[in-house]
Amino acid sequence: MYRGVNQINLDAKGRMAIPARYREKIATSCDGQLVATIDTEERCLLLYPLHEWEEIQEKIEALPSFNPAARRIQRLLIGHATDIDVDGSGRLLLPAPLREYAELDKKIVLLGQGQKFEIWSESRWLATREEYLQDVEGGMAMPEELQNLSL
Amino acid sequence: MYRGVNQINLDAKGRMAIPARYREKIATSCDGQLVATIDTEERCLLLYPLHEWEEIQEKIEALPSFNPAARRIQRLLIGHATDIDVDGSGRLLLPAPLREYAELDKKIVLLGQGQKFEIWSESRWLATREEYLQDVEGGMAMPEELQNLSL
DNA sequence: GGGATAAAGTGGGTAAAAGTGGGTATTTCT
DNA sequence: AGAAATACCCACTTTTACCCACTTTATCCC
Repeated sequence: MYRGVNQINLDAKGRMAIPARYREKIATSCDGQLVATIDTEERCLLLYPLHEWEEIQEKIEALPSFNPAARRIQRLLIGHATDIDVDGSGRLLLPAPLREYAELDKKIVLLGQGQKFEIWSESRWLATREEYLQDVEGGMAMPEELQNLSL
Repeated sequence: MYRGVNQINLDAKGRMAIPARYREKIATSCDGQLVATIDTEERCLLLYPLHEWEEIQEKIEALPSFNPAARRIQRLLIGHATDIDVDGSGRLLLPAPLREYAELDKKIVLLGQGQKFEIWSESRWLATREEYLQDVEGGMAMPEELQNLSL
């Protein structure tokens, strides 16, 4: 279960250091093998441990391929999915095409999201977060399960 | 069951001392392992014993992830949830991003709230409390369960 | 009530860990 | 084959966690 916000700097080569608190878990759960792809709803990246991703990919591949929406998802998600491994100093290199998609420059944010991580440009994340908070405040329609959730 | 208001000072490093009366319970119930996240309705933080939080996280993760409202809640709550442990002198370090969200400077307030705590900036807490008192005085609408409550 | 004693809270130094930068060798692509 | 990109490695800087010591508050007992 990954969670939490992390402010990270990309270096000149496009590498990001994985926060130390996640390293051990990543090393044991997937031997440092990760897969990054794009999020189709927001301009951010998704980062999965290898076998988590493989399960998802199987599901995506199983979608009816004559369905245009399914084809689109397959092309976007599987098409952008890139294998990545962690280097000796706990860093990983984000491929240029993915960096461009998410508009990542120096300052980025890594969000723990349960099984996976999300990677955002810091400015975009802050803006999106504000938007979300407004929506919550404004009483956005919520699914029933959510309304019954007691925090 | 935690309860009560506590005025606390953050030190220069962003650490807060846990009031002594809660320490033993925190030590036994979760071995000093806590999780802090943001409150989405108010600019304050929520502080849970680790396993309390894990139950909540499971419920949040189980929400349908194609539902936009659910995604938002996941990003806000899980995305900000940060593991924290109590140090040798009964203090905990609040991560900078969370301090910024709740606008915590030196003077803060820790509110016992049953299973969890809330952490407010003192000024914001006082203002919010006034607001609540005004609402009650002004005859704010109450749910039926509340009207039957005898204090 | 006041002093002594203990507990709680505060501040900050230091060693270790994490993060950062960049040089060089190797691979890949054209 | 040459150029570019990548992987690997090492060294430096910054941050964090841990520890110890001091100040303040509370408690107890006379």
